[in-house]
Amino acid sequence: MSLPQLPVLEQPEVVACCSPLAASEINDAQAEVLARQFAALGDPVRLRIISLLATADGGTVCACDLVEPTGRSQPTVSHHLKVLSDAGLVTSRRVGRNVWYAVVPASLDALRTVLQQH
Amino acid sequence: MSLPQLPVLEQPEVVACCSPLAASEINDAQAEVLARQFAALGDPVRLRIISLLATADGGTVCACDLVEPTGRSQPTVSHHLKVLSDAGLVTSRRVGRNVWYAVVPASLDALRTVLQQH
DNA sequence: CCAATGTATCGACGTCCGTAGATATGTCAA
DNA sequence: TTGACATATCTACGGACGTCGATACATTGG
Repeated sequence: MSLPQLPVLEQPEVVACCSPLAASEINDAQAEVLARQFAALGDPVRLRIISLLATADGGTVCACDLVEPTGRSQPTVSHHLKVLSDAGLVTSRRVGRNVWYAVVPASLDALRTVLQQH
Repeated sequence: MSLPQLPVLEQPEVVACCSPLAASEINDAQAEVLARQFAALGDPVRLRIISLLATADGGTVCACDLVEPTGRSQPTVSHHLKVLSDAGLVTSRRVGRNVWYAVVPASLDALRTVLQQH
């Protein structure tokens, strides 16, 4: 199944968002974007996927290798990957018949900033 | 409406959870707890509430002062506060007829740790 | 006590979400 | 070109979620 890991170079169109929640009051548009990103993390299967991607050698995992460890069907895994991708938390790159996924470090960092206290 | 801010001293029973997702693969129980916390942040109204609490003088806000800025009914605000409280992200303290809410810094810090990269 | 105020709970409604089977699309090997 | 494999999309279903009006509960002042 698993081919040698390949780098994923694309960066997402969903830009990093917002200063810390504790720094200034958030407006509705910012809240909408952030809520979608946090909601994407608000599912145990998707957290497991993020964990699998982040701990993988090269930070990249073939979609086919996410079905077994999550214990979900292939369509369900594909759905979760789309949710994460739409939120800008992961990117994908097709290599042959496979699609390799990786986390977007900048997006996770942006969320960490949002949660920062003073 | 707003009385002078009072310190909120209680810490939640929902303990901080887990090492970074990038450090080790997460198990199902941990994923469940974390997912509930991230899901609690996955709503624009709740993000606004967190922001209002975190930016307030003394870090404490009366529940009555969350209705107008969120633009939601009093029962809806109360519902969102319960979601945040059940997730361990905020604490509450009744003072007279009012209930004062505050964020739990340790919980937000724990989530920041979970999102940390290497 | 009783009335007023602040908060939480209940009940209901419409919508969104997680899930998987069936199927379409894309890619490669022969 | 054909068949096999990998992934995404479609469809449907059950349950969870956000919302608010009505109402119960809690607290204080008179």
